[in-house]
Amino acid sequence: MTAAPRLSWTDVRNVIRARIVARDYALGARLPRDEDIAQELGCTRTTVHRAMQDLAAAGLIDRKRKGGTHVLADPITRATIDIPVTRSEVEALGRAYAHRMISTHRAPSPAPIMARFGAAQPREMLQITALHLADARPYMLEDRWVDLATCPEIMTVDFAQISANEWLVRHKPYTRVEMRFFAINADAGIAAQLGCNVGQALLTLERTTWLEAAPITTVQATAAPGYVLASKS
Amino acid sequence: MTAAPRLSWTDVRNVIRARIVARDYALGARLPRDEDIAQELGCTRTTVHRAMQDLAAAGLIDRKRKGGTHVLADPITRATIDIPVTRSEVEALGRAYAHRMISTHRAPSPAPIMARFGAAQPREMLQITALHLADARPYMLEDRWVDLATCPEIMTVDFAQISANEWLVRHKPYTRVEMRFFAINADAGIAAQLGCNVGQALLTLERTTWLEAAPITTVQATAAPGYVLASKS
DNA sequence: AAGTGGTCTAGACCACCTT
DNA sequence: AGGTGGTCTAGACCACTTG
Repeated sequence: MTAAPRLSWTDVRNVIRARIVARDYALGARLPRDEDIAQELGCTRTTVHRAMQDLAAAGLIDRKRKGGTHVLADPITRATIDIPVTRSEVEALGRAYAHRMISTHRAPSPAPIMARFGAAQPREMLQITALHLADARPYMLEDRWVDLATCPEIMTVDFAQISANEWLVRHKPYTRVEMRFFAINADAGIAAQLGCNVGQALLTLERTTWLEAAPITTVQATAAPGYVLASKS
Repeated sequence: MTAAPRLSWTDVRNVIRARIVARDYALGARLPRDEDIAQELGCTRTTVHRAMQDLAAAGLIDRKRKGGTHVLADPITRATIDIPVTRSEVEALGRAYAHRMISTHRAPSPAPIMARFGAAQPREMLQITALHLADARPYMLEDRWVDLATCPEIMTVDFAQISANEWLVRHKPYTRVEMRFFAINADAGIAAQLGCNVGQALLTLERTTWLEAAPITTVQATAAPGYVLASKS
């Protein structure tokens, strides 16, 4: 007889996932303890744990100490989206990148901007409007607010040399980010900047970042018509 | 002297992340080997590995055998989005859910649908159009195609009882999913169904699923005005 | 060819949560 | 109070990838 091949954690994950998919473990059902599965499959609990961790990250199961492991009763679809620096995104498309600063304006944050940060009081900020171009055509319009308390250096940046987007990503790492996606109709100002018709439906990405509790920047990036955001593999 | 507290992998992750954030490890720079970090911090390589795994999942570093661990030269923002069953989504908002089947139509898949699946040949499918309602008001409009070879049971489902969305999620698990998000202007048909003006900007979620290599379903879900898709914490 | 991350085992203890 | 997942250690071997 041949020796049983040793199971890798991906093997274990595939077995468990197959059982979930086949409804051998029903929606909402409780799975056996890691240790029992380990014994059944002939590996250690550590290996089962690693497999379960992956299934939990994928949103298939829910694990609780003492409560055990359950198949999610309400399955969800979980998608991961990568947003690169706009320059890289354009260049990855094989198009020539350029950017154009439109305006800067120093002011206390208005209420909608405060709301994005969850701030109770207005904060001194720099508003930056800029346009990203691909092959010299409008690609994305940025309306950005940068917190001057957290990021005073932004006042010294030459936006003719580098976009605020790229400068911030390179010099102001964040520890927390929130993103929102929605559709808007182009108003006259946006239409003029993006070179599209008024009323055109546009995808908007709103991104807000913090360094620990300190606000860094919030940006509303409105893409030119035809923009599609795709999930990672 | 007091004993040094034992480090958990989250501690290690926080230390490494702090160094990346502070640019102690520059963009693109190579980090020390796991084992050296383990020795420096006083834990085992396993613990460092677990921390690194988390940072890699977050999109901060890139790891390669022999190549070592590098800080990503082009930082990316990685967002995770959970899409529940529409019924759960509506109920989580504290609104009453209902759905209305609009039409079904059996036909070979047209070219755009084939393209979503990456199929070379047309396949026999069932097209289902349906409307999800929240508090009796239009919430989301679905244009769905279900592969009849993979999922013949769909013909027997009573869509007055359960939406195709919910039935599929409960009975047809998938192993692969692709999602795309974009904005469209409401045409006359969509505007009539969603009760909005023609030309209104609407967010559309396109979702395609497979069981291994076999196509299951693809859906274009167009949300009512005001819909916002938010990333998970 | 050799260095580095990836994984597995075996055992122990911890921490959270349900009962 | 006890059961379950979460984590750490220590050591070994493996597999990928680069030089």
